[in-house]
Amino acid sequence: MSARILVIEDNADLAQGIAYNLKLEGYEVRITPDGRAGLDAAVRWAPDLILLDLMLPGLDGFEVLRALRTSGSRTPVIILSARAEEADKVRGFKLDADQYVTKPFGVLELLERVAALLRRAGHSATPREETLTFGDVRIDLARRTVAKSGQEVTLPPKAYELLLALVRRHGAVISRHDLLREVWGYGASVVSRTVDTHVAELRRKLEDDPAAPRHILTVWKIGYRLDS
Amino acid sequence: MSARILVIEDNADLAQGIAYNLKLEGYEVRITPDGRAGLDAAVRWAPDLILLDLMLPGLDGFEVLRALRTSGSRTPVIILSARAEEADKVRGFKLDADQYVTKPFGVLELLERVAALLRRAGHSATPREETLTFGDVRIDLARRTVAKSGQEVTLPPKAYELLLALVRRHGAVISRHDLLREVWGYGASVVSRTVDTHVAELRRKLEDDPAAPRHILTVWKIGYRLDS
DNA sequence: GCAGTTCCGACACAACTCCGTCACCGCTCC
DNA sequence: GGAGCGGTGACGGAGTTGTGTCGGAACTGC
Repeated sequence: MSARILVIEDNADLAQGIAYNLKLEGYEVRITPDGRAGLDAAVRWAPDLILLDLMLPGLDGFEVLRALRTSGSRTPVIILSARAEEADKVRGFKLDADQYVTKPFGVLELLERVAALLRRAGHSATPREETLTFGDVRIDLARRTVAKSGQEVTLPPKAYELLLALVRRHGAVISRHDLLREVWGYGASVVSRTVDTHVAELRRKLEDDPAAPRHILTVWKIGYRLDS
Repeated sequence: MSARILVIEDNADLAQGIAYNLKLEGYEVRITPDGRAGLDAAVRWAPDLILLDLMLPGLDGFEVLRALRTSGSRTPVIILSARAEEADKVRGFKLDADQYVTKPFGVLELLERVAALLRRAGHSATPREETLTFGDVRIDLARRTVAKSGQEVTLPPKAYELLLALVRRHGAVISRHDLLREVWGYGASVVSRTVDTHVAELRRKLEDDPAAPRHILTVWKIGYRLDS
């Protein structure tokens, strides 16, 4: 049984993007463009988790969350906010949001948090596995560690997420642009060449011979591809 | 056989949360939303332990407790009080209650007290183990003490609970936010950096070389992880 | 009051991110 | 098959961000 996720977000573009990725992960997704409809869906549809934008037309995110909580709902909520200001964060926490993600955020980061929350809420039957492997590399999602032939390798956050993005679609070619969107997030102001830097780091730490990679491959003019 | 716990609490939100965590620990849980139903269940269902809110509609917590005791019941009771003043009242009551916990409380604290009371009442068949260990550190849950290579170490309450939170999910990465919710409780207005302070204390007292921790590890940008 | 504890702000430091530069590689076109 | 050109790899360092540490203020229990 797949978990149901409600996305309350007025930016249709963004909402669609998120929904697309969630569906890829096997979740059931519904989108509402404003607070009132969202609150309604939260009650009627009884989702297992809610992604909530703060900046909404009409009823804003704070009000939605408060209404939800005072009505006794314990549904886990992840707040998506454009404003990174501390005041907002505090308000969000005091309202018992379970997570707080500021835009721009990477899809992967969001997916990870969703999985984590659902796992804790008892929906351990999420489609995601606990460990991933390719070649002699093993990724432990819970521990957030990577090991090459048993030897633990420390990867900084960005490199780790990039690796996950590659592994998630291993075998397929992924463009720098896609990687940027998945890891750095929609609207991140980063040059696409930056991806190369982090790929280089991955190769340095995970390939036997970084100069002649056997797993993290370059696809000329297109992007990268991860081979087992 | 698992112990039976009765939760008398009118805030459905809170009651569900408590019940969820108790069930996770393997207890059998029943909830009643008011004093009269609670008293009724206390007699008929014969729980091994009662969690009792003071602010109840109709028959309040004091009256429930008094009725219970005058009827000769010796069932252990933990009082959940909203304010510190109420805690004082309970004290003045000269302890017909076995414990009192003031809101907001951490889940861990509550679980600890529940386990302790049941243990004392002879229900040692709680699902939880009596001691936990990692590295050369041993935690004695019953005595609430911690020893490093046989040498007893004194940890203040918050540090102790933080340690438990880490040990309970040892191996996995836990975010500061999660730690806050588990140890400090819902709606606690504490900055997440405070976690760092207490982690530092744990390292100082439990690591051979606090500057190069081998068990209580930092996961950059995410949180902490306890390794054996 | 006193000792112990909790919490936060300030600062220094460490880790990480990202881009510029340059060299080199592979494709394309003649 | 060689020249030209755009794409990629390698490297270093400036800037940013997150964490460790410390001291002290506020609070609590005794």
